[in-house]
Amino acid sequence: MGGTTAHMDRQLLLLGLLRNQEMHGYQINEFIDQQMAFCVDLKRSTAYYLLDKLCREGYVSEEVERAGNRPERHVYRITPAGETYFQHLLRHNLTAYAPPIYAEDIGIIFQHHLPPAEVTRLLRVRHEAIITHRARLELLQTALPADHRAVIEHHIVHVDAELAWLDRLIAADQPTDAKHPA
Amino acid sequence: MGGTTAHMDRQLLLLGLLRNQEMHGYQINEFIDQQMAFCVDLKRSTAYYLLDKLCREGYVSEEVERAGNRPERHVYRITPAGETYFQHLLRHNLTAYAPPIYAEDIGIIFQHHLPPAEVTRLLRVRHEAIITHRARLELLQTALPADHRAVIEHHIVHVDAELAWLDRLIAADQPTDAKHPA
DNA sequence: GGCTGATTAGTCAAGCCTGAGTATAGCTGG
DNA sequence: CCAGCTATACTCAGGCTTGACTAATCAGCC
Repeated sequence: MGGTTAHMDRQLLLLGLLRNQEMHGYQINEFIDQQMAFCVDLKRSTAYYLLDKLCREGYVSEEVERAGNRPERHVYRITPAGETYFQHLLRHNLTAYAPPIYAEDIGIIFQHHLPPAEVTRLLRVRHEAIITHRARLELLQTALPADHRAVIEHHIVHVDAELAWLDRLIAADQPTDAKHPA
Repeated sequence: MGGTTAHMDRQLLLLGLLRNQEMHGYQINEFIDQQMAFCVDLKRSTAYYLLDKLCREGYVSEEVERAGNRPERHVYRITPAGETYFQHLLRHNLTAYAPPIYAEDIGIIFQHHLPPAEVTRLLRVRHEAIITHRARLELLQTALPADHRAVIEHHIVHVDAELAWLDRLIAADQPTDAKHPA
């Protein structure tokens, strides 16, 4: 079963945006940065590269536009082949499960290379950072269009799982401290 | 504040392995594939590339070894600078929180491009896949060294969060079906 | 009426990542 | 004894990604 690659999801994203309406590169990047930055990682130059590639592959058509003598605009429009490919990618995305990579794991594996007390201290800092991130997510929930509601929920569910795990980890790292509270 | 990049975590991983004992490239790759494949994504050629880079940066030293006339072995050993860098990376990793990217999000955002019934059907297939993955994780828990216990727990916590979210999503997509239960 | 800084729009060299390929050694069956 | 398979150990061309850069317009303001 072919694994879902990040590459495919990016193509899916670009085709999905173009399915709605034709757009030029900058416009796509603006939209991604403003509406989707919290759930995708796609730098501007990468988007340009991928749009060009989708073009070479026949999934989108490109038309160069120019007003005055500003830099040219490359306007992209999805083709019928692109439409088909979009549906394929979407079905694949909805079907497959690609377990994400958690950056934290490496640190946990090597935690014994630092004194336990320091590890606990560092993890508490991370705990703070996660709490802050959770608050940002809840703010987003009200600021973003309703279609994103489920996605934010998704992130919150995982953030809460992360916090639960981290709490247990911190507690386990330092079990004797419960003796003298305050 | 600098975001933890995947790049840094990979360096951390390689330095962490070399901190334990000197190793040659193939050996490192074997170890990663057998013990850590479930939590890191690092292809063999990438490891060779990064080891070479760590070498150019002075964090590890390389010694070419040869037995008979087999292909040469590049044996890597961590340097004092590498030791320091390792500690820095480890502290950074333990402190920072880098919210992962969830591939599923894109599909959810575009789900309305397919008929709701099909979306539900596809998500149920994914549900199955996640259950299967969860079982694999539980098997790993007994098969892997104890240091990995916390990491597997980490994954299981997130898989369960994913399942909970997906259940709710499927239920919401198809709210009227509860009327005639089998 | 011209200078500053923000916005629009995209390019590019340089670095990162990987599938496919190379090359030797050992083992196994016929 | 040797053809074919697996294991050992990398190498590399080519594709992917991105930070830094270019270059024009516009809005404000002294």
